[in-house]
Amino acid sequence: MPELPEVEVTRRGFVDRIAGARIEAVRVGKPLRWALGVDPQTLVGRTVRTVRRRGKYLLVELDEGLLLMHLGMSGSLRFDAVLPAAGSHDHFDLLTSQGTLRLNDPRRFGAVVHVTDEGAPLAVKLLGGLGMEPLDDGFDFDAFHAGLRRRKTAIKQVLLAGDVVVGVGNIYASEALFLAGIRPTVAASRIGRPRALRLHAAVREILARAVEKGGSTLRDFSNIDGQRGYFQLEATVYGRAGEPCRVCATPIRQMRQGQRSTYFCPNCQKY
DNA sequence: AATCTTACCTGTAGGC
DNA sequence: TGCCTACAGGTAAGAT
Repeated sequence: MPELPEVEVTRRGFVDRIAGARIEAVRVGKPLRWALGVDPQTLVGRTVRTVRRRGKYLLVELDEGLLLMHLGMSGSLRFDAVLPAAGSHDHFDLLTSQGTLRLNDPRRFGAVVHVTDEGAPLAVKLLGGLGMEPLDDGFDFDAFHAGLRRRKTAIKQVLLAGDVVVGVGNIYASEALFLAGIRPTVAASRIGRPRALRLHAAVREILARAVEKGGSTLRDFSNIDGQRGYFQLEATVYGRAGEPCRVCATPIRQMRQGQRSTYFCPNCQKY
């Protein structure tokens, strides 16, 4: 569910409030995608230094070790001085001197994993293959274009794969391709420099705009304070099958690519 | 190596 | 408090 903007907005919502906090207790609920990897008790007494983001992962840096958190398809985080009693989908609570960080995740595709450092085998397995950060200065165009060139798969699926550029999920992949005027089915390797330049800029713009707006139109996403219906950005094509294109009024088309829905305008995205 | 498919799990919407 | 199917923001693991 959460793509890069939702994860980043979540991070910004609690990083300053949790920094410096001492972990007082840990509560785990049902199993998530992976086990925590340590006895929860061993986290007690640790201090939270800061929270960083890599792709769709949040890295909660402790004075010793770090927690990798992923929200999967349906996860959301809350942070508050006091939270209500844990519900059936609350699967991880980090109780600290400054408040409780809670992961709610109905589908449990998310995860909280402890590693000693980013070089640990599990951290490398999860983070090692990730592509460039689209909102960083390091999002180099030539590296981006070179990444596309070596993939014969449809461009939509290359964006989703996350090994060239991270953070673009199913919604923003359709949105970015619309903004760049590129047909989602085009082989990535066949995208020339002019179109690659447009796509590079479109990915940045779509994600940056969503972060500014506080995320996308996710129907059941809650922000760090537990409020729903918080995200404002209107989708241009995603979820709008049959509705008129906002640019040319041609009906938006929906298709399946690798078991995922793709939306595009057949007139604005001809190639 | 690249690519495609499967699997994980729960909730919801729509058709019957 | 109906039942069945399809689909939903992600991504690792297995198969080809």
